[in-house]
Amino acid sequence: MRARSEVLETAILGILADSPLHGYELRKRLNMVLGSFRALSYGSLYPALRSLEQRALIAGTETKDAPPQHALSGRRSRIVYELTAHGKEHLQGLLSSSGPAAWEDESFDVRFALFGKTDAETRLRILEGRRTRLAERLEMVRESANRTRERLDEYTLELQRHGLEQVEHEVAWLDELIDTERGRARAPRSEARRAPGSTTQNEAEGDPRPGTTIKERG
Amino acid sequence: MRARSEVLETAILGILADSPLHGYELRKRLNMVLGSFRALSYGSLYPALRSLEQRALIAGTETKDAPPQHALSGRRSRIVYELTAHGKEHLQGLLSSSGPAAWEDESFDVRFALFGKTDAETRLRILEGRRTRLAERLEMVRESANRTRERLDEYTLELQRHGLEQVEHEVAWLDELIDTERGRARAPRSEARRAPGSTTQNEAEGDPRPGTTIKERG
DNA sequence: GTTTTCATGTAACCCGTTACATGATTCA
DNA sequence: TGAATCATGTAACGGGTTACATGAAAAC
Repeated sequence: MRARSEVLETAILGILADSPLHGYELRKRLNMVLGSFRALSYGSLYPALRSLEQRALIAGTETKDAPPQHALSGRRSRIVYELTAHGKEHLQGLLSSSGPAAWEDESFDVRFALFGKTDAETRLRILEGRRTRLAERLEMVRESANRTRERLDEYTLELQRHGLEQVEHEVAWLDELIDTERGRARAPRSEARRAPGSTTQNEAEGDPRPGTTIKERG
Repeated sequence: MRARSEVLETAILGILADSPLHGYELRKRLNMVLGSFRALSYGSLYPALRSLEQRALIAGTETKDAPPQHALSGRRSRIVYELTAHGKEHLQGLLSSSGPAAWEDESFDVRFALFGKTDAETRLRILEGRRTRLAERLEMVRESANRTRERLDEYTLELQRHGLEQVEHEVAWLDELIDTERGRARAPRSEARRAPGSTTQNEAEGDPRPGTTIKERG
């Protein structure tokens, strides 16, 4: 049995928690959740499913093509996986953790996609953790940029500028989300006040000087 | 001798083309160029250098700590690498290519950082190739979003929306760069009209409906 | 009738990181 | 004196992809 990647397993368990699925269908949902629209290969998925089954976190049932009435249900034999009791427990454990492993690049998207099954405090801690992480990154890059700006050519400079802009944009996004989550925490009776990130009139005026745009928080 | 990754090798050759360097210093420059501010490990760098040397694309000279005058030059023995004639040739070949290998996620940043050594037609083809690539991606995601929107929960939806926004932003960036490059092609006498991506008053009014913001091009 | 989509799986490979080993030099 | 930085390297591992094998049903 090969390596097991916590982020992939979390995604699988999280999706199967909603409804039992077979591998082929599971993969499509996975691609929505596993950031950046990349396509997970079967060469990764099926071994992962087997590993989870061997550890009794999920249970597979082969549906032997039982045609109930007439047509439209044919297909070939699929293996539908669902969470075991042990698996549900394990998932709860994963979802309640909020350490660095939750807000790093590789895992944040998956954890965010499963926010619907995550309690409010954990959500907030993950969002704040990621924000701090990105702010640190900005700090580092800006610093090194100040030291090396002169001897970099036009294009490298532009690449750097664009990279910073992307990160700044994500920080602004996180700020909105954090505000929304805090609002929910204070007034939990009214549900869905507004979509978490729908653009407000936020920073519409030009040229916010880098370094003052992002203020520390949390 | 282990695998050789074209993108890493291109980056190394590109940097060494500017000035000979030893591994430790090379790594720092590499981190500027190799997108996303990630830090390349020595476990990748040194084997790559050895591989390049064995193929006679670079040549290493061990500087045996020759203190020229008094102090300030001590340090320990470093190996300074520089391009061979063969290496320069090889790099030219890499830089003049503009296939999918140039505009994919993993390689685009490196190729862009080396635009200073790339001829104008190739630059334009790479930018347009990447733009088309991203536009395809947008198309695909929007389509699948339309099919599955209803049964996705709030957070997954928000993640998707943010992902689209990021890609749209990169497309807008590419559009500006393409305009700049075309301007340069038409009027090559005046150099550096403006920094390639310095923000114009572009899309300052709110809520451009997705789908109309990005128009086909090239 | 052939191409596309559904469906499951394996073995080989790729390209990176982590952890370790080693040692000199500079800075607090 | 002890920590940080400079400098080079190797072995083991990790977590993915590619390419292959197989086959049935649906769509064109």
